[in-house]
Amino acid sequence: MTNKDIAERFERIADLLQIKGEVIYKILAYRKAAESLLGLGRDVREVHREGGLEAIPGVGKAIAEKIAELLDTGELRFYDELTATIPESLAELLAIPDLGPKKIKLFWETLGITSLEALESAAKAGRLRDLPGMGAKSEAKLLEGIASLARRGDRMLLGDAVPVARDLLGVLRQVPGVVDAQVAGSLRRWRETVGDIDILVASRDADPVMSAFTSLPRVARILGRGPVKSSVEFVDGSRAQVWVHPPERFGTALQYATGSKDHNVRLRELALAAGFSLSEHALKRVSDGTELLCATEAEVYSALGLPYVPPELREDRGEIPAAQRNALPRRLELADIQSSLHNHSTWSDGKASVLEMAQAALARGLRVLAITDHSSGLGVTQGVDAEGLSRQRQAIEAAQAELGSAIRILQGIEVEIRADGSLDLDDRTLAGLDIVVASMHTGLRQPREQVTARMLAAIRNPHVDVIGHPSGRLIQRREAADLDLDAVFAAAAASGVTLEINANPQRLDLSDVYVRRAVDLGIPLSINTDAHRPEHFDFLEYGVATARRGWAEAEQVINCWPLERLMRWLAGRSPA
DNA sequence: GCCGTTTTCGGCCCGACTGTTTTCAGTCG
Repeated sequence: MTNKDIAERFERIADLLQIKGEVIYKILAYRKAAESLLGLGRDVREVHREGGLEAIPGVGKAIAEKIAELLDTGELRFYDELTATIPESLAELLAIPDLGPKKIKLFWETLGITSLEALESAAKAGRLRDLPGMGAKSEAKLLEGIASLARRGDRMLLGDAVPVARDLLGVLRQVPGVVDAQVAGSLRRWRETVGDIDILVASRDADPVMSAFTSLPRVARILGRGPVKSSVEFVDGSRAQVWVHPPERFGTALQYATGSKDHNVRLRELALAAGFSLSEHALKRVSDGTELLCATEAEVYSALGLPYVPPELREDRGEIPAAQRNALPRRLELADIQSSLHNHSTWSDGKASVLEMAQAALARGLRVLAITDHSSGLGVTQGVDAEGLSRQRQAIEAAQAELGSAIRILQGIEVEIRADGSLDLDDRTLAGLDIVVASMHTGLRQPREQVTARMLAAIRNPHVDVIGHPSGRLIQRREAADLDLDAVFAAAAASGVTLEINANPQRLDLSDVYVRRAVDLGIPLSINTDAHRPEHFDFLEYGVATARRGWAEAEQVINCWPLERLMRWLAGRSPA
């Protein structure tokens, strides 16, 4: 039973308690505990073994006991008793937009509805409209909600949402009267997936903004349109919403809309302690109701005695106490990145030559590029073997000669960690390369002991410099391998190998919470695009954002080191 | 159900929008 399994169970409990009508704070406690487990960065099984469950934020005696029961027995009596009184299937109805716990309870108690199908047919038969608080419009809206649930897929990947959001910003900034437009919400925090696209506009005249937004060609339906806020569904089923605030209140508004919810709750507590009520409109002095307006977010934080907290840290993972101690991480910038150390070319499954890849990297300001094609053992790609590597060396030297000193091209390999834990190339071949990335592409579903042992063997191989996409996950498509990450991190810390932050938006692996753990343990990190074609170098910003979310600073990221330091480090790792 | 430089008890953020309301409830973020 993993952190994620337990978090899902607690979310389910919260859903059912909400429908049951339990006090909201008990429900929030379960949600907080679930969130906390997902952000823990440690295996909860390990924490339980150490007896430290109650030290987890948001976990007290009662929830700690439930975690322990789940881990020890795989069962939870509390959950069984709960589902004996309230049908488990009701929780799924909460996914329907604009349908909440109160209505679900109403439908269940008056009409015995416990499933989506039953709810849909009742609405179609007009049996809901006469219930208290309902009407013909609510009934139609509910049917629309059910239809949209069927249309809507998973949350959007960050990498899919960013280009759309930039598009929207471009349009909205052209609207007359608009002073500024910014992305907000989880997108601005660079979360790996986003539920919808939130945009905040600074203008005195909201109406033209709303019109421009709701009449975009990609809008399939308008979900709501008020004087200062509108939301729409796009033709692909994704959603976006826009708020408009006057420029002098843009700071509080942007801060509010960026979240996270938990971060905002903390901030509001802090404001209250200082005698202010904080809303998206202003900081309002409680004593006399006077408003303190903030045009920028920095003013909001400053008014509360804090340095500016960058959006990617606003997850209530200790950033506010750190800000109070003036101990926030120094922000990693895209411009700090000098190199990409895991990339492909036509020597394996890449789509561009060494020279084309180097030119593309150079065009994006990189000073060092490692070509690390797959080793031949990975059956799905045309990999390189020891003999191929010597021919590839000539191609790299030719490209280097062509580009001169503007960029340094390193020869490396992405060597396969085989199913038996050995590497796909012998030590002598690896020793002859500038850099070695070791990755797993197969056998990711092996049992925990086996897959962990493979990983540990690769980490301890003195020729290996980077562990590529360590968990092997593909966001929303493939679960991470069942690695014992405590063991993996301990071995990495001991060996000095770097763990990769793979910047491909389908991977983002290590993920933010594990970056944070690596940072705490002092494990060096490597942010790489894993580019298979020139435009993939643009992934770098996602890797940087993930590193920031994990509180990484430039010093710990080897891609930020100048060439000389990087080469010294590489030379020092591989035994002569 | 959690938590504590006002508290081990009594708090726990605040407003927009919609639809049903004649003053508000439900949902969302």
